[in-house]
Amino acid sequence: MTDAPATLVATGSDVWADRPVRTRFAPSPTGSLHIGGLRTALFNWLYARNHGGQFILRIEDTDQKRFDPTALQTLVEAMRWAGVTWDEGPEVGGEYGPYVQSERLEMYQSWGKWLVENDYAYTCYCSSERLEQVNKEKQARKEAPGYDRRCRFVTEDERQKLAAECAAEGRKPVIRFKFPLEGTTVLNDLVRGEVSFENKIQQDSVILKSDGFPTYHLAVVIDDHFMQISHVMRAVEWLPSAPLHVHLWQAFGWEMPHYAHLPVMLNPNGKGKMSKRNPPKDKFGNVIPVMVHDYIRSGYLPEALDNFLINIGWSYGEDREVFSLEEAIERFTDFSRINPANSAFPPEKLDWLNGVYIREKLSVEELARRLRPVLENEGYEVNVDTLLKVTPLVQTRIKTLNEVISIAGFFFREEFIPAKPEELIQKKMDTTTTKQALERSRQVLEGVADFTTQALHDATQPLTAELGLNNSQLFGLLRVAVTGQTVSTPTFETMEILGKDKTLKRLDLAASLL
RNA sequence: GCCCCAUUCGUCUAGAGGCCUAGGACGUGGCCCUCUCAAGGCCAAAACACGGGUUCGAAUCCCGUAUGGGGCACCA
Repeated sequence: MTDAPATLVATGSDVWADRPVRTRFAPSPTGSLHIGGLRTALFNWLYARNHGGQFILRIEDTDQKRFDPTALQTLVEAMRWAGVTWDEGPEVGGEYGPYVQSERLEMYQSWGKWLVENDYAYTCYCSSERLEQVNKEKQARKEAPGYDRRCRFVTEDERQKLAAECAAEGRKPVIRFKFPLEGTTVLNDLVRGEVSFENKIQQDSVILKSDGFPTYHLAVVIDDHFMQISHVMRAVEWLPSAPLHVHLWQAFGWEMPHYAHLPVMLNPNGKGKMSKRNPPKDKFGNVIPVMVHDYIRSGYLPEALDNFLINIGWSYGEDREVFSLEEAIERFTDFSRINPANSAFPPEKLDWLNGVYIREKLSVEELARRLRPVLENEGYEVNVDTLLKVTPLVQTRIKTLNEVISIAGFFFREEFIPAKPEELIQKKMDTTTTKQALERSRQVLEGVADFTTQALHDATQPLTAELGLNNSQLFGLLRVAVTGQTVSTPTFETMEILGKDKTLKRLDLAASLL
């Protein structure tokens, strides 16, 4: 350790070339899954699947202060919804478990102890008050903040004295890593190439907390080692702490995996990363959701969200934006198509893509199957026959499943909510002409024997000439009368599905309201 | 403040020294279609951050500057 080379160039070990690809996604369970997390998971998953390797889900729950007992279930649900299947992890097991860090505490503690015994780490007895004090003083001297390494250079006698003080105050010490004081650490990143760091400005980070839990740094290296992870793909926010991880690998003498630091997703305006606490807004001021569950609730399709996310920071090539997960797997052979630059989250592109999937990738039956729970959640009684007839009508008109409510919800409502009288009156018309058109149309429609779109259209068309109206006026009027809304499914198709009885009643009602 | 990373149309991106008069997509605008709204078709505007090198030749390589982002916790 003391005679570490001045420059340590760390590249993932060659042994991985002969071993199966094993990637992992290691979120901390603090609620639903962050949309950026899903993308990271997707990239790892794609790479493992491309190479016929394994994808592992590991839960990093070492922060007791943020413990949320329901979070794991929510997280698992989001992953499953997105179709990101794991070969090892919670609920599926695996031979390298447990896959929840809080169940691996003994391991971290014994390796932490090993590091201390082998002089790679030391016990630090400093109180948080002292740490604060040190930082304050450093700040006053305009020095970089950070721990002053007092406990690292203390003599054995002093150490024992500090230990006693610490115990007397009822505090528990922490373990800090002895970061090399000089030299350079170079990480060979798979998407960025060589990234180098000056050792002297690094910190002696805490690796084992006073509550006996490890910090991310210790846990991640131990787990990645024992879970035989070959490639670590994680967000760039981890790059600055990568040198610590490099030295941890080095200290343990383990084969380091390959690292690929992924770009982060920024707010749509490019300012700051997407966060739950400061939710981004679109140009109209609407909040753009950050958690996967928000997208589930808003009526996005998993295949569309996946496709969308994969397109940010990675490209399929061949000028293609729409592709299946299978096609993405086939193309995700290496890291060369990953763009190192951060990117702004493009919400309108997601809406477009979701629309593409709804109208081009889903059969009517499949779309109807997905629309049903949306309608039912809204309290509607869904008649399957009606739904199957309505679905093709909404298919080209909705971008999210939820939009079916506003455009075609009236099909599934028992009571009819008529439009306001002024909405019935079309351009260049008035109450009298509108009422007249309504009554005349009713007369004609009553005589239509088979109530089909074509027959209805044919029967109504001559009325435009008779009443001196254009298509837009007459048909628009009928739409509002029959659906109660100005934007809806096409008029004659709607009448056909509603049937003669309801259609005529609604025309009567409309006329009576004028 | 210090460290690290990045920089192609408004946005997501293609681009690995000549294929670039810089391609695709979203969005935007226009036209067509049209019973509303969509969908669809056609067209248009729109970018290599800046300055120096290297080279016969640079969006592509190097160096600075600027800008943006990330990180500097007993959070991950």
